[in-house]
Amino acid sequence: MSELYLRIALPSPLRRLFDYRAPAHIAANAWQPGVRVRVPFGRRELIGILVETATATTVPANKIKDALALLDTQPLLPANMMRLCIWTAQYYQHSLGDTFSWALPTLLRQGEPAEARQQKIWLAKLPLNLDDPLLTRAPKQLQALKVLAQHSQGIAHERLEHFAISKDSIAALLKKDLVSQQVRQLQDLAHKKPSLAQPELPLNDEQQAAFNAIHANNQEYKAYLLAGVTGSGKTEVYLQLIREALAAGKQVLVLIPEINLGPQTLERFTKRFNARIALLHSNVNDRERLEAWLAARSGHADIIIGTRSALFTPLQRLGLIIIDEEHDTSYKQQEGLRYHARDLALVRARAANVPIVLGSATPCLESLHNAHSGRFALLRLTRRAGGASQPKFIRLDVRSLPLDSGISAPLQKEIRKTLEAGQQVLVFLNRRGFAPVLMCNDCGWMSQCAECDARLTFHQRYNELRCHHCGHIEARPHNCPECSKVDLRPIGAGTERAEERLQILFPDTPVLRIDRDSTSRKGAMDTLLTTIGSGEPCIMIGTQMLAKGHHFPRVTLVAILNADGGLFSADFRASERMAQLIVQVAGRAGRAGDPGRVIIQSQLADHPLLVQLSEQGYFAFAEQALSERRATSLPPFSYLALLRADALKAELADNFLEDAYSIAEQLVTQLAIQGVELLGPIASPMERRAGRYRAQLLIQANSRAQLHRLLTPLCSNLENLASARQSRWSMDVDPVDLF
DNA sequence: AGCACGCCGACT
DNA sequence: GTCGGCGTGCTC
Repeated sequence: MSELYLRIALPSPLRRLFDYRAPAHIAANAWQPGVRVRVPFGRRELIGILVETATATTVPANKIKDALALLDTQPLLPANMMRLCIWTAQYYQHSLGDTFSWALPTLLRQGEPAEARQQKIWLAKLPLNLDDPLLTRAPKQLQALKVLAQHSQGIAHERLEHFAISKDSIAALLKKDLVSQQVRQLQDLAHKKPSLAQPELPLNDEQQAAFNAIHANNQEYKAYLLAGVTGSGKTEVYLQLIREALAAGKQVLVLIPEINLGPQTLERFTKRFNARIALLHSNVNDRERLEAWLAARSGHADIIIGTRSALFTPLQRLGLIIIDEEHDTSYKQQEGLRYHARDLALVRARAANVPIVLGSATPCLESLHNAHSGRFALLRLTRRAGGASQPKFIRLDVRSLPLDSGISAPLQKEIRKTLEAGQQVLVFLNRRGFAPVLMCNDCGWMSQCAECDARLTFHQRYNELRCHHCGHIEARPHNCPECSKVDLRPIGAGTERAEERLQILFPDTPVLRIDRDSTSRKGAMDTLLTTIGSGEPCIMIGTQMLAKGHHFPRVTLVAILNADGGLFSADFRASERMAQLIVQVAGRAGRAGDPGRVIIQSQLADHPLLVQLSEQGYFAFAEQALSERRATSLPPFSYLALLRADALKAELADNFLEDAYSIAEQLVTQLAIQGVELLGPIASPMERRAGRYRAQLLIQANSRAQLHRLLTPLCSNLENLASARQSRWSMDVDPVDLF
């Protein structure tokens, strides 16, 4: 009888599988690919995923150990998800075991059973007696009981908070014997056929055409780029496509960007359907995540809405994938497994042979290029719902104008006019804090981070200097650390300063700041949104947080204080991102009667890209940008991989990259790889960050296949390199940031 | 990545 | 005298 070997992917950066003996007491047919196995690894124990079994191994017998335990009776990951993970690991040059770790819910990674937990459900005891004397002096409990009574199925313990019921109230009600507790499996909840909970909105002819195009081919893989201006009703098209998929008994996967667009967008989905919706975004805790994941895998959830990582949710009867705001860079993971959820969603849709819809008002250039080449079907929505027209763009040249806390005099005048007309103003400034630097007026000293090649931002509210790159915080010095004079001045303006100034300029108008600092407190964002929703004149000042997900119908003036960052950056994608940001911010405003205006303050107001964007719109801009990319052979006209390294000493990172360069050069010759260029190594744009020196080697290829012919052997070589031990390194395939 | 081993500097 | 810094090696 031959021995059975288990080839296991382990959560380790090592890009290889590890072979173990299958213990004899476990039946051979229990070892199905995709099950979790606990194994000894060096001096510790790890949980890995069985990739395949074998009857022979190349590992010397004295090194092989027995596996310790089998954790699953059926594969955790179905075959299609195993294949997707294997593909992902290969494409992104990442260890397979680590790839599984990113793809699985935390609790499963830790060995938790893959079973839905018994759920505690609270029910109001019948007959309901709201006049019970025990409740007369307990208004909170009375309210809780009322809410419970409205839910004949009861409310799950974890969901109490959602219904504003405190655990204390429940405990008190239980004591008074007015509520009862039930335990049941989530899966047991009667699963009715999904239905509409709300009437659908009528589609205009453009929406209808888009819907029809996708609907006509809802049985097989096809990618659709739904390019609709803000407010053109993309979501309604999604919703109706979802309704169709649900009616056909399919599950739908919806990916959303990683931001606090939470409530507003999610509500539209949850309110529309009587269906089981599993949520997988950042505010969902580990247990809820696991429950949602299991419900999706078993087919008990109909709609799965989540951020980036939800892409890896197994779905029994997937019928449609939707990627909302497909241009959003939060789809690209920037650490560990550097995958792009949008790109992987396309791979998944193709493998599952289902349609996929990528929606955006500002599609990324890659997607537009795919639309041009026919890989995606382009569906345009050019009109805003309710007949509102596009806002008017005005470029305001501020080269010769003094800026008052970032705000020019003509802009102040426009803000005043808008407020006097009873309307709201949105001011966009992509810079937090009071001022980006503190300077000594006497000797020229500037606040500098000790750990990074960056300035320390002055935050007036906390009287602190903060580094936005490494998180370092220090008290604001009273006098200059260099010359001891007491004349330190904040230079330039961030949102905090603009807020302060605007409040002084417009003392009778509420000025609301919306950035990471002002909304970090729980519920703070909601409070701000309520004020804005009241419709009273106000000024909102904020960072990109303002650009995402919200619509402010009473805003008729959008001011962009500093649009220049995107025009002369080292990163070739900076202008694309700037354009997307401007258009997205602009899209927050306007309504039927008054489309509103967008004033772009700039030192480079006649920069061709800015002119094109403001006069002819995003798509004209994108065409121009695409032809520039073509001329310079940049993505999507070439394929990039970025090898990054950082170390405590600059030369350690350099040595590693020099070694990497020689190995790559050698491989190119040896394997006769065509059309690949090595650029670098060079120091990263911000060389020092958090005390480490960073450098990079850019690999550019004119075909994906050739690029990967190099990357795969290159990475396995680098893993065994001596110089790799003194620096941290990572390979970023299809990088979105070049630093 | 962890984790242990091993060899040199500066502390109780 | 030891505590602890990080270079080096190894993980089936």
